Amino acid sequence: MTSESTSNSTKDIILERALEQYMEVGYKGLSMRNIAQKVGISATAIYRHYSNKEALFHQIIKTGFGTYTKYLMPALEADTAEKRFRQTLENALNFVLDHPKYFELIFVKSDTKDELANHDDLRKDSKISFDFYSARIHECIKEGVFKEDHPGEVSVLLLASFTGFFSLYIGGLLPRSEDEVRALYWRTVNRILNGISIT
Amino acid sequence: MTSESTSNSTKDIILERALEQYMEVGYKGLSMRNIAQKVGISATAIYRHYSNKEALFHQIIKTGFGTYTKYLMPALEADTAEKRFRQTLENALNFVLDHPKYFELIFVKSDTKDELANHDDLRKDSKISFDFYSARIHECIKEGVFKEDHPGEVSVLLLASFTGFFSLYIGGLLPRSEDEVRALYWRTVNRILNGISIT
Amino acid sequence: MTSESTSNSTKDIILERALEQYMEVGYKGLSMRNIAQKVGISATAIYRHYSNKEALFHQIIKTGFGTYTKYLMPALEADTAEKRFRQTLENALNFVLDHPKYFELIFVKSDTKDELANHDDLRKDSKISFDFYSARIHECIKEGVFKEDHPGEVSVLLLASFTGFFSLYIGGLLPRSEDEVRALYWRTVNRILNGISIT
Amino acid sequence: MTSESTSNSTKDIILERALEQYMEVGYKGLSMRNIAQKVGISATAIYRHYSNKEALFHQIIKTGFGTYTKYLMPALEADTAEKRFRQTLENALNFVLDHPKYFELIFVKSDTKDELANHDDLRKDSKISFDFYSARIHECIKEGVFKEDHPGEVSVLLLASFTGFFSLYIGGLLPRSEDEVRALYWRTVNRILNGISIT
DNA sequence: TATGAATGAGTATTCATTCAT
DNA sequence: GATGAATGAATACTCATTCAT
Repeated sequence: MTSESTSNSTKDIILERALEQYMEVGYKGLSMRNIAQKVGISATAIYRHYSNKEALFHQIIKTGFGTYTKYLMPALEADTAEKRFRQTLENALNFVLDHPKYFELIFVKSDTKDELANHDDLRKDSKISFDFYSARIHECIKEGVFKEDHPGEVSVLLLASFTGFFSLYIGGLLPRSEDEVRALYWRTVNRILNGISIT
Repeated sequence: MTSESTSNSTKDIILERALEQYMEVGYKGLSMRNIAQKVGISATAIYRHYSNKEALFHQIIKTGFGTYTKYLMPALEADTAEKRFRQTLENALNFVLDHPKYFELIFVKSDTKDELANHDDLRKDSKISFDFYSARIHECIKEGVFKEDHPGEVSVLLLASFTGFFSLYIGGLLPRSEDEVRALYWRTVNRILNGISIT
Repeated sequence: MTSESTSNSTKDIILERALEQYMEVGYKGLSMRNIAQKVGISATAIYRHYSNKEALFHQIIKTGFGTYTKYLMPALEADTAEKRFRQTLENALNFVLDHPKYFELIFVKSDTKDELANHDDLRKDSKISFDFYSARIHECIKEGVFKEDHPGEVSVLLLASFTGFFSLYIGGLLPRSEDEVRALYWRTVNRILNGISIT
Repeated sequence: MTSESTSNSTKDIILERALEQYMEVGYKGLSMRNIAQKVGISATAIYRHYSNKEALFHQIIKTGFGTYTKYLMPALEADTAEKRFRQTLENALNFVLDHPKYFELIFVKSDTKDELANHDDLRKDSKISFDFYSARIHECIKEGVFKEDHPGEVSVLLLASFTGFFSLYIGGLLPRSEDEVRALYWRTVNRILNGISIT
C-alpha cells in the first residue's frame, strides 16, 4: 500500500483497473460494468467504494498527480541548481517510463482538462507539479547555468520539448527499448540546451 | 466563417459539427443523434450522407490530414533550404492557429491512432505530412544550415518541440492573443536553434 | 412476359427479387431498400409500381398460387381418373422442382397464412388448388381405383404425405439430384398406395 | 397452465413469451421490447437473463428439442418393436397436441434451420430425435413387422407423412377437437401401413 | 461488503414512407 | 418513371444507477 503501484484493497484494485480501461477508451468509454468485470466483482459493488463514476475518475486523476509529484520531489536533495534541474528531468523520464498511462492522463487527455476546470483541488495538484518545474528553471537562470533569458519563456520551451518528446514516445514513434529511449532523451536534452544551428 | 473550411452542403455541415463534437467528447462520446441535432436535421438523416459513424469519423481525419498538407506544401516554393524550413514552421503555426481542432485530432487524440492503425489510406496521408517535415530538416543539415548532426534525431527534437508547443497552446497554457503566440513561437524556435545554456 | 418465370418490366423484376428475398428472410425481413438495391433502382422507385410493402407481398402470393394452378390444370386432359390423378402428382412435383420457393411460400410460410386470413381473393386462389387435388381423389375412389374409403380422409393422407415429402426435400433432407428425387418420389407414392406393412 | 412447461422464474417466463411471439412473427420479427412488455418488465431487463436475442432464441430451440426428446423416449419401455413404433407415433402426436408451437419451431420454421446450421449443440439435439424415429422403423423391418423394404426410404415416407399430417393440423386444415384429430391420426396411420389402393 | 434484478436514458442503425424535383 | 433528402418509429443493445437482500 505504500508503494505507488502495488495495492491490495478492493478499492485500490478498482482504481488500477479503471485507470487501465480509461487509457484505452477515454471517459465516455469507461464503464462501471467493465471495470467490475476486470476486478472480478459485480458492477454495483463499485458503489461501495466510489459514490459514482465521476468520483472514481476524480480519484484516478488525483492519484496521477500525486504519483507524479512523488517522482519529482526527491530532486530537491541535490546540491546545485543544475543538478536539481537535471535530476528533475531524470525523474520526469522515470515517471513516464514507469507510468506512461499517468503521463498521458495528466498531459494529454482532454477529459482531465475538463475535470481540472471544475475542481479546485485537482487544479492545486496540477499547479504543484508545474511550479516545481518552473522553479528549477528559474534557479538555473539565476545561478548562471542558463543564458540570461526570460525564465517563463524558457520554461515554455523546456516544458513543450519534454512533453512533446514523451508524446512521441507514448505514440510509438520512438525506439521501444527503454535504454535507447533514455539515451535519445539525454542527447535531445543536450541539443536543446546547446542549440542545433551553426551560428 | 470566411475561412476556406466553410461550406454549405448538408454533408459538409455534418462533417464540421461532427469535428467540433468529437473534439469535446472523443470518438466514444461522438453521438449521431447529437450531431444531427446541432445540424438541425433528424438523427437518421446523417445516414443519407455517411454510411455509419466510423465512415464519418474516417472522413473527419482524412479532411484533417488533407488540410494540414495543404498548409505545408506552399513552403516548397521558397528558394533555399532554410527558407523552406522556416516557411514550413510558419505554415504549421498557421494551421494550428486556424484549425486548432484539426491539430489536436492529428497529433494528440488517441482515437486517431486507432483509426490510422486500421486504415492504410489514412496512414498514407499521415506519412506524407511527417515526411515533409523530415525532408526539410535533412535539407538544412545537408546544406550546412544546421550543425552536422544525426538528421533523424534532430527531426525528433524539432517535432517534439513544436508538437509540445502547440499542445501547450491548445491546452490554454500560453497567451491567448494570436499575435503574442506568434511572437513567442518564433522566439522559442530561435532558442531551440541556438540553444539556451551557456556552454 | 407470357412465360411464368421470365419477365422484363421493372414491375415484374421487382416481384421476382422480392420473392427471392422473402424466402431468405421472411416478411419482416423483407426490405424495400434491399429489393430496390437488387433490382438496381432507388428504394422509392418501388412505390411507382406497388403502393406499399403489403401490396407487393400480396402480389407475390397471388403469383405463387397462380403459377401452381397453371401447373396442375393440364392434368385434366388425361382420359382416366387414375391418369388424371397420377398426372396431378407429376405436375405438383414439377412445380416444386421448378419453383421450390413458391412451394415453400404456399405450403410452409406462416406469413402467407396471415395474408390468406385477411384477404378473400387469396383465399379463393388457395381453395382452387386444394379442391383440384380433392377432386382427383374423389374421382379415383368413385371409379374404383382406390379402395372404398372416406374420400376426405384419403385426401388428408395424400395431401399430408406429399406436402411432407416436399418439405423434406426443401429442407435438404433428401438427395439433391433431381433424377433421384423424382425416382424416390414415385417409389414413395407407390408405397403409400400399396401400404408398407405385412398384413 | 398446469402443464409441465410452466414455471415461475422471470427467466422462464421470458422464454415462454418469446416462444409465443416467435411463432407469430419469426426471428426477424421477434422483438426484445415486445417480449419484455408481455412479460411485464423493462426492455433491458431481459439482458439480465439472456445475453442477447440470439442467445434467447438458441434457448428456445434447445428447449423445444429437449421437450420433444422427453416425449419420445418412454416409448423404449415397450417390449416389442411394433409396440415401440406405435408408442413413438403416439408420443409424437401427444407432443404436437401439447406443444404445437414447438412442433412448428422444430419441423417447419426455416429460422431454426439457420440456427441448426451454425450451432453444433443444436444439431446434435436434432439428430437425437431424428435417429430415434429411424431406429424404430429399422427395428420393425428387421423383426418382420413391415414388408422387407428399404429402411431409409420407409423412414422418409413415414417422416414425410407425419410431418405433413401435423403441418395440416397446425395450419388449421384438420378438425379442431383433440379427440377427432387423434382418431383421424390413427386411421391415417393404418391407411399408410396398409395402403389405400386396391391392388 | 457484496449481489442480482431492474430501470430509464441513451447509443447506432434500419425501415417504410413522403415529398420536392 | 425515377431520384435524393428527409422523417419518425422501431430495433438490439449498453450504461450508470437504485434497491432489496
